[in-house]
Amino acid sequence: MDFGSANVTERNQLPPALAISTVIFALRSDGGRQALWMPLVRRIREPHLGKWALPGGPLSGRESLQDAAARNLNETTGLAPRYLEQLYAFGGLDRAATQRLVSIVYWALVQPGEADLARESENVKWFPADALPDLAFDHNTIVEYALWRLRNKMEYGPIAFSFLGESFTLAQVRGVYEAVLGRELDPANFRRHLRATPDIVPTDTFQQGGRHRPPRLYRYTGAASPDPGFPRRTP
Amino acid sequence: MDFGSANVTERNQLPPALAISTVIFALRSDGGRQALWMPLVRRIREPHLGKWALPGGPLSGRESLQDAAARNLNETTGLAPRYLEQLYAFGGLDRAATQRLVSIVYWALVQPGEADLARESENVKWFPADALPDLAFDHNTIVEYALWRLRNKMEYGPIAFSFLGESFTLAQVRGVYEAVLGRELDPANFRRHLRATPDIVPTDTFQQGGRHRPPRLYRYTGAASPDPGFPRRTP
DNA sequence: CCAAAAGTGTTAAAATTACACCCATGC
DNA sequence: GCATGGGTGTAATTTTAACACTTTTGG
Repeated sequence: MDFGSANVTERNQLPPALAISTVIFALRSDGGRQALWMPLVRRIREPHLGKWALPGGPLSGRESLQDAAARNLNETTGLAPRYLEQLYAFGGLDRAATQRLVSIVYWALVQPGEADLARESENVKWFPADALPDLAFDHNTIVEYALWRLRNKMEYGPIAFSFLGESFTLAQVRGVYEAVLGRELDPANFRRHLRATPDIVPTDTFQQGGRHRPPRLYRYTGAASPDPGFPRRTP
Repeated sequence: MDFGSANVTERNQLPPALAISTVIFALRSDGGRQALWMPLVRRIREPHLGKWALPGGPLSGRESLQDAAARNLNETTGLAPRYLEQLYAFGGLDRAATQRLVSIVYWALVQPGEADLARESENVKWFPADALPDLAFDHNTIVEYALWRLRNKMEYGPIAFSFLGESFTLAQVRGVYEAVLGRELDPANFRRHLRATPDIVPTDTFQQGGRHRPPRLYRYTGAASPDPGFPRRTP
């Protein structure tokens, strides 16, 4: 179907189109300091042809919302998300010029593994989250909101571990917080905080190869639960 | 259109239907103690004919999501919501037997004014939130989630005032907290907490007619903002 | 030895909690 | 007066924050 030529009257009578998009965050060490990066895809059709946009697509009839988001994310980054949660349903009347469009947006945290950042192409590219270009549709607004949620949730939820691998040093965790929140944290107090969390358990191994005293490695044993895992059954 | 006879194959090829529903909360003094109540509507067609359900309906092409929720709420309770925020988009595959259904659910707080609770009918009835009947679809799960969000947000957001009128006593605010959180709070400490909030300003008037010392009335001057009002532009 | 991060100790300030007590009103 | 909720005072406890200091490694 091509709605491109629908006039306003016709458009108002069409049922709203339903799409799933995902805001994907990863941490990348940007020469010493860590920073948030996200992959975007280039639009290959009108509207907004050529602009960068959030990965997404129409909702197929055979997938749950979350499954659709996860598949989309995998197709874009080649990664399985460590964390995936619904962000918001955007449904303003003027989001797309040609058709009434409702987008259910998810946000995801992935760990920067080996092949991931390499999987760039003409139409998939990673950008620093604080210096995005002018995106298609209302995607700049959506990313802002996702950033707000990420920072917010970082302050109380066990989210930082989703950026990291199986084992990690406490300083790495602190690095995640500092990168996301954009401010420095006292190493001593931060350490005590983490040590008081039952879900963070010390291992017997230490990270070797650093140029200073080898830090102990830890593991996170809790669930990477979105919310208190709440919308349990149906969504 | 009637999808009632669609078989599974046909169903999977239909585009998902999109509906808006709203979880509406009000506080009702239940003989001394206050308690949460919510209005439900009786289903007048299959599926789930006769069961109670959240008020809602299909998304028309000419309304924003929030407008649709507000209209729906008004049609049900006759009230304008003091607080209205998106709750979640539910899109599990098996939510409705006949058709793939995606519901964008809002939650609302209304103040129990004059005509509201009177507006009951054969098909609209108020229930105590902690003793709901078996609802249609997955609506029991949705209400549970809404209750969780309400209690959660009550602990940090300025939400309680949306249950109350223009001016109120500090004890009334405490009553809201106690009813929603389900536990008693120290009057002295609670009072100090509120007094330290700049948005709560004392008035010159006192509530008369009580059988004890007349308490001072206060006013809330802040915005009843969902989140930090964030999804600003588009949704 | 020196630099630098890992890790421990200590103390002041601030927020939370518990509870004793006085005040003002209707009956 | 007296019962009752409005309103104030205060001290113990816990949490947060700031920063000095010791330990262990690589060079």
